[in-house]
Amino acid sequence: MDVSVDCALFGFDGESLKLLLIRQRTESSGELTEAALQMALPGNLVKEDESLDAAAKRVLSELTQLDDVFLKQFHAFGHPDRVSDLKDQQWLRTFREEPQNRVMTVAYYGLVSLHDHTPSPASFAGDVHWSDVRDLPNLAFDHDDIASLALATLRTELESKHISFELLPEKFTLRQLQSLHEVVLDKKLDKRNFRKNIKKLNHVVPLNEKEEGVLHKPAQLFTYDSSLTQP
Amino acid sequence: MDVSVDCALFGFDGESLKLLLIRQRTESSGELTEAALQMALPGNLVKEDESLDAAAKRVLSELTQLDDVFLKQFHAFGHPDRVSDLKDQQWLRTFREEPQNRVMTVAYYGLVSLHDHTPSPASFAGDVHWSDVRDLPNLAFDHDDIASLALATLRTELESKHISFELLPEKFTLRQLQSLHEVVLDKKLDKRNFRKNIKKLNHVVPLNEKEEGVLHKPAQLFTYDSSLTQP
DNA sequence: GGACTAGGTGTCGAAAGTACACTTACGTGG
DNA sequence: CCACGTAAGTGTACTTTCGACACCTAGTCC
Repeated sequence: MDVSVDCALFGFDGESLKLLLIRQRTESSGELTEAALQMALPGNLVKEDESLDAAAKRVLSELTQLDDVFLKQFHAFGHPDRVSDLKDQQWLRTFREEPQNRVMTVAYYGLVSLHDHTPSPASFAGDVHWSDVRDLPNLAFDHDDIASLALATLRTELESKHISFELLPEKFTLRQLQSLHEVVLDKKLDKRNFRKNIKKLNHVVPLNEKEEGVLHKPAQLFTYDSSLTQP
Repeated sequence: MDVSVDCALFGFDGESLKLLLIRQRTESSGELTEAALQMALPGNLVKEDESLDAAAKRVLSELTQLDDVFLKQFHAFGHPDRVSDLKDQQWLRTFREEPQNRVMTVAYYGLVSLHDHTPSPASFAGDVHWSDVRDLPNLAFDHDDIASLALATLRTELESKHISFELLPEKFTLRQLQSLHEVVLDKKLDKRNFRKNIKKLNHVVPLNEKEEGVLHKPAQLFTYDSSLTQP
């Protein structure tokens, strides 16, 4: 059985939550019908001497030139027929040595700020783009399932695991942090109550700096100190 | 790469939380030194046409004769050397066709009541026994890691996911439910507050039955109605 | 300097959580 | 049959957390 990793990489731009998708395409894909070319999560086979975590890191780095991305395994998908669909087989045949092999995949979700890091996703691997999570297209393989479980996992882990900061620039305002929570949890939050809660967390530290270039009262900047994770 | 499933099967007997372990042994294991025979979690390779969930179910059924056990995937372990230790290789050579192959494993935790169901664990597969989770021996492969993550996962999911009942007999007393929580969470709980909380959950339904044969005031029996999972 | 914009702040009532002690029902044994 | 031992079962007062809610401030633009 082959083993792959797939990455559901989320990005936040201050407004909305995006998911990184690749459009299936290879040198020889001209022979395929348009309909057979779907979008998919970035993923690839695990190498023989590589741990799962290392494979996820490598695959993502190959596709986005991003290193040091927060990545977390969240589920393994192993239905025997998960790559057997005709469309998926057509695509796999264009580049994989044994496309008919069963493939199980270990799925990771990843978090990145679309401000700080500028992924260069238009890589050799095909078209890449950030798709709003509220409006995802149908994906290849079982990637619809993977993406929706990734989002569900992000929802539950956002509050409990102090991972919000991975989606924000190094210096961020409380409004950005709140927008992020609102987008991920898909509900409005009360500004005062939200700030009350944040101020209890001593790993969110205020800086002696303010926002610049905004057409209103500039907000104080905060940063995240991972050495103070215990409140 | 080979793919296996491993099961951390927890059992509760009203007093303490147990983990099912097998002692490595095969027909030809006489040739091995005693030291090379460690305890391990039940697990085996996934078959070519079998989903991961089905494999976990099958492996567990083969080892315990138990069906309809609550089983949940919680993590994949894929370090390239996780079965390369000398002791582990010695044991794998006694029964596996290609023992030197890299094996990644998808780990499941399982829950069972030691009252209702009597697993018949003394099967062909080797000695089997229930070990108290507070006093686990060293395990083969990376099963120490798997077991401790299984326990950590059980701790966090016990409260949020309504899974306590999988560890209890069909009819149970509130005292049993409380003991279970105390053992898993490893802390004392207040009886009155605990009962107050349980009574909010409308899927814990009182029966018109009492405990029998106890030398004190008999407790009311409750059962779990999974159709009322939403409070 | 006036208009526009988002930043920043406190209070009060409701709900949930926590600590705590006595009476009750059954089985046992004298 | 009664006294004892055992765990079951129950309510209240206090503390903490949660949720709703409105106004002034600091900056930019014209």
